[in-house]
Amino acid sequence: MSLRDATSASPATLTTTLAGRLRDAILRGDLEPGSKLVLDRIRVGYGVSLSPLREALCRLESEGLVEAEDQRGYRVSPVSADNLTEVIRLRVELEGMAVREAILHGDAAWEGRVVSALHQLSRCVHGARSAEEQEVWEARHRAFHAELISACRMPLLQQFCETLHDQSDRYRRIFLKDHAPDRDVPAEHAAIAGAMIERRADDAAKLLREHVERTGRNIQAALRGAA
Amino acid sequence: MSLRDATSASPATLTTTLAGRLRDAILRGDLEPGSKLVLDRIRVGYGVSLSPLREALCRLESEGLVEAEDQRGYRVSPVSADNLTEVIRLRVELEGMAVREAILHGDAAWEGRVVSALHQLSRCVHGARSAEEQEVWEARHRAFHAELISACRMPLLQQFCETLHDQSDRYRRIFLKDHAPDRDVPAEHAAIAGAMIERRADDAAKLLREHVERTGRNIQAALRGAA
DNA sequence: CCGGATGAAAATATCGATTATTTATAGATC
DNA sequence: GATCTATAAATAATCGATATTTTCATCCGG
Repeated sequence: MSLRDATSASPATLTTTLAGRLRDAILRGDLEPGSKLVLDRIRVGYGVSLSPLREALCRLESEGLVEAEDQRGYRVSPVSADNLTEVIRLRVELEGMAVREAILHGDAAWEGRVVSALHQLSRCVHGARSAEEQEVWEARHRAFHAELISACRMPLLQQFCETLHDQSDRYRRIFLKDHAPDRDVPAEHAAIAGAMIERRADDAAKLLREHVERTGRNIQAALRGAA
Repeated sequence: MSLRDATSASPATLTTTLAGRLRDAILRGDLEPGSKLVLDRIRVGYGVSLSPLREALCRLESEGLVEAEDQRGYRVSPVSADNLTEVIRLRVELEGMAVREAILHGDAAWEGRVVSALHQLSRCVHGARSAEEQEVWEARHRAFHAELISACRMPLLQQFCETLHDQSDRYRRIFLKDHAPDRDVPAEHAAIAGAMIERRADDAAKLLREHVERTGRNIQAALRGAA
């Protein structure tokens, strides 16, 4: 059971809705890494009470997007080159494993979902003009990567991958905010999807690894530039 | 930053204390897997209010020990053969990676901590007579395994490993409750520690893998017997 | 002029009560 | 006799207020 899925599956309790809004704000970079989250300010800002706010932050903490310290409140998780390196490293390793399992267990229905997700992703532009278009691309991009490993039959692994993917998305959106993509990302996605559907496990893992690591290197470069 | 460490590091907020007590109860098997956690009953049982209780459960949720569903409350995470298989599989993979990194980065101080943890573990008996002795062994056993990978310089990986280790401990304590250990576990621990300190990465990974998988198979057998 | 103690202000942690939702039960209808 | 519906009890979610802790500026002493 994914934490994010709960947003749509259940009747949406206030806590769940709020967690989603805050997560988006952090992933989008609206809330600066390392900045203190003053509960009372957020409370009035979002028009809720403290209880659901605390619970929402607690969920975000388990996703590694905020950090809490007893008696000292919450802050947005800081960013660092070391942390990014670890995130990329773990993504490569874990998504690699998940991809191989998905290839092993995926059926025709799964293939269809992958093709569909790829198609929907290809229908929106990456370097989008409006912020809204960007959000659509982000959502479909995330959905595509999730679909690739959806057949792996390892729910825990899927959750780890989702968490790591969110982390790396945050870095990309903060540090590659106005960089034009330097490579043919849609082609990379198509190549990965193709390899998976054709059951070429080694190729798929290799392509995904390169895809993730290339993005990682670009972010590292921008991060060094910012510091 | 580990979730468990916060227990000792900070002035111990009510939430943190409560989370620890509940975690122990679940790991110990006192709270049956799949059973519903009626908030109001726990509230009076532990003599706290709802807010800290909710927050404590939220932390346990991120460790995979309890599950929450909107508007339907919390329940202790159920157990299943499939879930155990995944936990063991991921432990082997992730702890294997962590062990190799620790061997790469560990210094003399780390070696000392490993030796010390092994020694302390060896000073208590596994098939302990009293429940209290058993708790001591559990704590030192967990500390030993944590120390092995403490030098890996990958905090996220460490946290994943800790979570998985807790999960697998729960299975072991529930299903191997009164099984006498069928093998020389202390010798296995000593062998792993030795290989790590002598920087034999492949040996260490292999020994740890066999250690984890053996336990896994024993639990699987007991689990099948219970069903 | 600097360092540590002190007190006021801000922020967090906790509580008790209220509101909304779900689940179980009993009754009515087909 | 089975299924659907309405009601009531149980339970979770939310709120507003209070108690506790931390932080920061200030003052005093060295």
